[in-house]
Amino acid sequence: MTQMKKGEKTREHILKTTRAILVANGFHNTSISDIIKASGVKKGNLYYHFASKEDIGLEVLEDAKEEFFQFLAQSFQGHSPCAKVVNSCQAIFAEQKKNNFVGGCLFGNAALEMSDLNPRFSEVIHGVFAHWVDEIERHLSMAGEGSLLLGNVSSALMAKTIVATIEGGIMMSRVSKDQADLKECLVVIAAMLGQ
Amino acid sequence: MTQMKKGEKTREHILKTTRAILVANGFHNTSISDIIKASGVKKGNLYYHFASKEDIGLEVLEDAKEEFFQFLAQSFQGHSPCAKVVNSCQAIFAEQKKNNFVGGCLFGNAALEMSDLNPRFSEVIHGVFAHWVDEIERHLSMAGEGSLLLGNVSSALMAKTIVATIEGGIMMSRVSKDQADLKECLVVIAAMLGQ
DNA sequence: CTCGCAAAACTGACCGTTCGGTATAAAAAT
DNA sequence: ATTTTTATACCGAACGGTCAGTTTTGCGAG
Repeated sequence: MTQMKKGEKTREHILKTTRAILVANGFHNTSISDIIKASGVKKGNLYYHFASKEDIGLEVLEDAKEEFFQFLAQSFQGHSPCAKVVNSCQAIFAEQKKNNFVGGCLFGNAALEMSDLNPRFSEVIHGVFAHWVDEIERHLSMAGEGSLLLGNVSSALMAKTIVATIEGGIMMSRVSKDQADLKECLVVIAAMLGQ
Repeated sequence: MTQMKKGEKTREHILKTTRAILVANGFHNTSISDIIKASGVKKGNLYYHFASKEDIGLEVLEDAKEEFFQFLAQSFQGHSPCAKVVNSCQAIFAEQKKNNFVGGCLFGNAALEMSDLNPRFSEVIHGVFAHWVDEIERHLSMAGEGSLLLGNVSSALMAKTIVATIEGGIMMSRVSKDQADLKECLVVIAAMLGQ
């Protein structure tokens, strides 16, 4: 049971605890009882703060989305557009490493498990990927068409592929328990961008 | 309730029906009751053929694995190693299209949802991805190091990245309900292979 | 400062339902 | 005669969720 920090609101504490469980175990494999045990918050109180299990899941996703967008915004650092994109990808790798590659990507997991349950879920998840792709594309387009290694591939196509590759790489890292899988994907992404 | 074909063994009928449900809804979101309703097989009979829900899930995965390996083996067709790999990827796309992009990749879903449950699950899933990567690498290596567009990327790295990109592309197609997402990833893969 | 009091926060027993799985006996099919 | 299938009733545990009631908190009035 994770201790609640002084001054931390119960609601936030529930969301934070639940997020960790969801990343590790997924939505359907997480029970209210699991959340209660892990957070130390009693059932009645939990349902005082949230309407339902789905509600908790949704708010966890929305919180994570906000956080990810902030993380993303400051992850594009480098001397050239392509370098910025590569550095952003590597920042994501570093984040995964910090979490010991446990549980993979919350959004990727949610995409497979929750997106069909409730349209509000899929809305949030779709929003995450769309924004992520847009951000990458925005940077790539600054590089100019000619400077990309794969001449006939537009920055839009490239951006989408980069996101797909990272998500797939995280998934493979998880199942193989080998962080090299993701790292290697990043090498290829960097190579594609001429870095 | 899907009708059982004449001559089809009950056991196979259960596995086939369950696979479709698992692809669409995932393991934890599928109940024995769902399987019974969808297959028309009575509960007692189901437990006559299978020991447990996990058992069914495992056998579904193993069946799907065998089938995928066969599919994969005959999907590498073309006049050059790289063309073979690209055609294989496009065969997978065609398969997804045939299923209207519903549910994504069973192995990808299982990787996130089931691989932590039971080591036998993760064994099967890991085996699928490992073999898939190996097959691609085997073909790419025939192309010779120099012929790959990204000079400093080994065929092993490339193979892993291709699989990751396809899995990520399937996932993004699912959440965005836009098959173009996967198709576009294939365009980039083809470009990487100089096709 | 402190009393009163309403709102907010919290508690834990309890609800009906569904879960995966079992039991058993009879009927069909091979 | 043996395997396979049906039928139905049942089990305890776990599920998501509710509720009446208690405790804590914030705050304006005296």
